[in-house]
Amino acid sequence: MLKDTYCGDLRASDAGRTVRLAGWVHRRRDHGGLIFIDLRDSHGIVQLVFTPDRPEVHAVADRARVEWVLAVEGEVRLRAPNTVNPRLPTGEVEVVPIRCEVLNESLTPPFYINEPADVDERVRLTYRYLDLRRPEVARVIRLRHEVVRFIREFLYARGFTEIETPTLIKSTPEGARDFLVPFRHRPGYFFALPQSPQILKELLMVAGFERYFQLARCYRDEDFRANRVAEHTQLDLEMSFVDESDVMGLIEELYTEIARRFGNGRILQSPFPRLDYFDCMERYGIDRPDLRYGLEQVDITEPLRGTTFNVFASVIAAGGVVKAIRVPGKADFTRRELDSLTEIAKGGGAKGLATIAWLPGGEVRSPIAKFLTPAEIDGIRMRTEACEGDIVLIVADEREVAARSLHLVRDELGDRLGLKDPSVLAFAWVTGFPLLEWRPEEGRWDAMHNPFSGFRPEDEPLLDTDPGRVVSRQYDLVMNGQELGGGSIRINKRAQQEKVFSLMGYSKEEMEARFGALLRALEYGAPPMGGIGAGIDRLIMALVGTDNIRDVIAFPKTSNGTDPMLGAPSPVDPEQLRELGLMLTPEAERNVREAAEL
RNA sequence: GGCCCCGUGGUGUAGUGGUCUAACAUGCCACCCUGUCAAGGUGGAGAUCGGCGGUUCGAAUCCGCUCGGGGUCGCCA
Repeated sequence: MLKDTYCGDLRASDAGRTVRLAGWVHRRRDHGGLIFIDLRDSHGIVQLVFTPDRPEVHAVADRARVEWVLAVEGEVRLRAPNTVNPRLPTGEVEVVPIRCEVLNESLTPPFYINEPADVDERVRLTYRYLDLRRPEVARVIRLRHEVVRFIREFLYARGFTEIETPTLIKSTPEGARDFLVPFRHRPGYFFALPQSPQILKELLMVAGFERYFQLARCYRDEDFRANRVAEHTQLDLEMSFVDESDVMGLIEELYTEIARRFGNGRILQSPFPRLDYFDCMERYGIDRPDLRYGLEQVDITEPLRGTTFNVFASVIAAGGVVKAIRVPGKADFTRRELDSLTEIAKGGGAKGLATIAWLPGGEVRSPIAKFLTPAEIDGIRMRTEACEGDIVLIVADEREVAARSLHLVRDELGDRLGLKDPSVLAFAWVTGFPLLEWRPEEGRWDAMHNPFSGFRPEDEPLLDTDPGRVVSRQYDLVMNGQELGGGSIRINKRAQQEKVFSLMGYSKEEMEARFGALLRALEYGAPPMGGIGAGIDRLIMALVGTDNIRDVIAFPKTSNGTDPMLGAPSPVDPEQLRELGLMLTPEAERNVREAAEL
């Protein structure tokens, strides 16, 4: 080893020791004779002091520049009391080198490593290895390591077996688009990268492992978002002989402990509240509500039944609903503020946003008041429990549109009114989802979550008579408006699984071609089983309080799915294509040619 | 695929029709400087304003197209 001590570890108690350090020049302060160099390594920063009385050592410090790599041997000494730096953990000491060697020089970095600066993300990603040198960036990656390590130890201690599953599997056309990998030995055949190890983990239960987990890389070839990338990591686990409460209880214990150890916030409610899907949609208009604040949706259809106000009357007559959010103390929203909220509501499909404000003193201010009777207005006030000084925001539409629009309004109000307290972790479970949803354009049912989710036993007859009313044994873990994970108790009988597939429009032949392995396995004593897949990236995001998923990934891709550092993806050699039995379309050819010319 | 925002020395920004021969901060280079820790001081180099085309007597600035980045809707069982 070129070093025997980490820079960041030195403390007053090390005074007098002779240490060998190695690291990067973080900063250099040249006073002419006296030169200070802050030397940084993976543990932190310590100050080196160079004086002219060792000319050959001083000369090295004189040449050295930011990000050069130095090896140093020297004595740790206490700083004079007036030169202690309380902002550094090592600030009570400094190292006086008796030897200093340049291990490598460095170009001037393209951006600051020694201070937090808001640098263009593309530049950061192109030089990600430099970006990761910045302590605040590296901190997140290290935290991720600690969390993952804790998860592993937590599950090992509870008898889980960690098992890897293949990343080259079979493509299935459901759900997200697959990433495909051509198979050279049989041109025309493709592997797919897994969207999750779902089927494989069920097969591990059939195999008798009883408790499995894996930190699984999952791939989806869809468009990206601030919290969504092509490849993400999932805590994937599955247990045999369990019901919902076993899985939820285990995950709740795990996440509570993670939040306690690694989070910088407090858990709002423990045990995590469990919301029924329909109730949740009714109150929040979304199946992943942010429970850090109220502003719940209230159905005010009833007091308006029989109204002569045509906007509401026609919606009610068509079977729609009128829903409202009461915003306490915001009767003074300006016209401009209300206009922008209206635009947000329209983004959810609403035709507009009606408002009624009760001013201090009792006066009602509302563009629609003249179309409503005093009794109707009073009915709205009672339903929403509005008081003087409050405003009520109203959407009338089909149930889904009204719910979605008011969800968007509520979300915006949460931001605008500063209700999203970053120090609060509002976990919740959402359960009671419908098993299936109707796809009118395709004339078939589709699984709301995944086609392997089980359903309440008492609902089995409904599969024949009224499939839309079958309630699944799915559970979603949500926190602060984000979905952190989801799982279910699975179907473990072939006949039930086939029934669900047939409702989804599959023939026996298609079932066999796509899911033959699973169906067959279910006939060989598949145990009752259930599990969960929980997004690790989003968990870390929540713990560090970022809304950018790239912050928690060491080498992330840009939002268009490319890697500017490696230059991936890239065209490949024509010979490689030939081997794989692939040909480019003319458009693809042109694409490659044009890129080559740039 | 649609929509919104952004693109000016290495980095971050200012400049929204002529006063821009492009400003500021920081970084970089040189010199001075022995207690700093975002060290300080003096001087210097560095951008034809993402690209192409158009409008105009005149474009960083206006228009069109395009490339790149960020966000979002669709999509994401």
